[in-house]
Amino acid sequence: MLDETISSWTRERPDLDLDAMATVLRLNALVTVGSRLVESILASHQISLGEFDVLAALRRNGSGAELTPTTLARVAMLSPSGMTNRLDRLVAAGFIARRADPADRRGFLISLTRSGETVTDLAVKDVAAAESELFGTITATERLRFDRTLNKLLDQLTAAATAAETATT
Amino acid sequence: MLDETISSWTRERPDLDLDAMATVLRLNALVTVGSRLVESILASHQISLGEFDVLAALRRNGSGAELTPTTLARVAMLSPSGMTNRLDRLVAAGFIARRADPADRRGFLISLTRSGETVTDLAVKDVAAAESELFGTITATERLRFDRTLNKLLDQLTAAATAAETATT
DNA sequence: GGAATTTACTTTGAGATCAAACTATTTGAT
DNA sequence: ATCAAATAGTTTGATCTCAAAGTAAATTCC
Repeated sequence: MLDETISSWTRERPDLDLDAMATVLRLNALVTVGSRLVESILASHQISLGEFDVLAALRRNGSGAELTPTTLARVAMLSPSGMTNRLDRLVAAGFIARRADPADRRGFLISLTRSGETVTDLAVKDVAAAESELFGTITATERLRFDRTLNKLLDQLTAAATAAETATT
Repeated sequence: MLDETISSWTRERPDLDLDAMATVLRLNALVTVGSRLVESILASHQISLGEFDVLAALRRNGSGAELTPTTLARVAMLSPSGMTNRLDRLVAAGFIARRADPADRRGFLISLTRSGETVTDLAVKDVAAAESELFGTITATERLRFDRTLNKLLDQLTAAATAAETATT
């Protein structure tokens, strides 16, 4: 279906350079389908992808780590208000605890509860296994090259995004 | 920030194979940031990314092409109800026309209006240019290799998704 | 040390999406 | 021919998200 999309564009707009667009279409499709797979894995642990993002950010900072909502929002690339909602849900589910920051009365500190840590550990194991399997067919060298290109594109894009940001401000 | 995420996971869960997860994190970040850039380009034409998906699907099928809402939903990877909404918005904006299918009284046929075609042509030109620039720093060979890996992963993932689908059904 | 600014987070209001239920029509089976 | 099943699209209700406004506390600047 992707190939058909690309050949249609080439037919209709032969004046444009569409090679990059073809790659971007593939990237988008891969991430969309991949996210659905991860979501289905997480659903078996009764959590959503967004909730997992938060739990994972807490978990990988070490057992007992405490992070502020602001930090979590930045890491999850989510708006502050969106984070408030996610945290509310995770508190209701019993996976995280919110306590007042003793050093700053405006702020809060978020940490995993025991059951939050358990569910995160189980979920991350399943997700990592599924992703490893996905990459099982390509060689280590190929994956390394792929990563390197990915990094270049990310750098380039971050520079472009920063420039756009500055122009607006 | 990505590197920090990956090294944290490696520290916390040395028992897991996390190479694939690192690559997936990069993929997600790239697509998220890239989508934002494309959205900002489309915003200058007063359309959203989702709306552009629909306009583009119509445009690349040739001037005057007519597609059904069901086909468009499949191409845009959107639910039928979501497509109903998008089409409503695009009709209101004057970019598409909805007419009864003469051959099937349940259905409709969607086509671009003159102004819809114009805005699509302008937008796709800008988007393609921005994407070409993004890939400007990598060589043709590198892009080709990147595409090939992307295709492998897509095939693998489609197979996995189909398997999961079948298991549920 | 007091006003202005910034920072932290939440609340509110609006937009987009999905799953499920619903209406209308077509297709298929007997 | 008729009835059952499948298909096309919409409506409804719930969820998630964001931007903007709001509240409260900390910081900066004179």
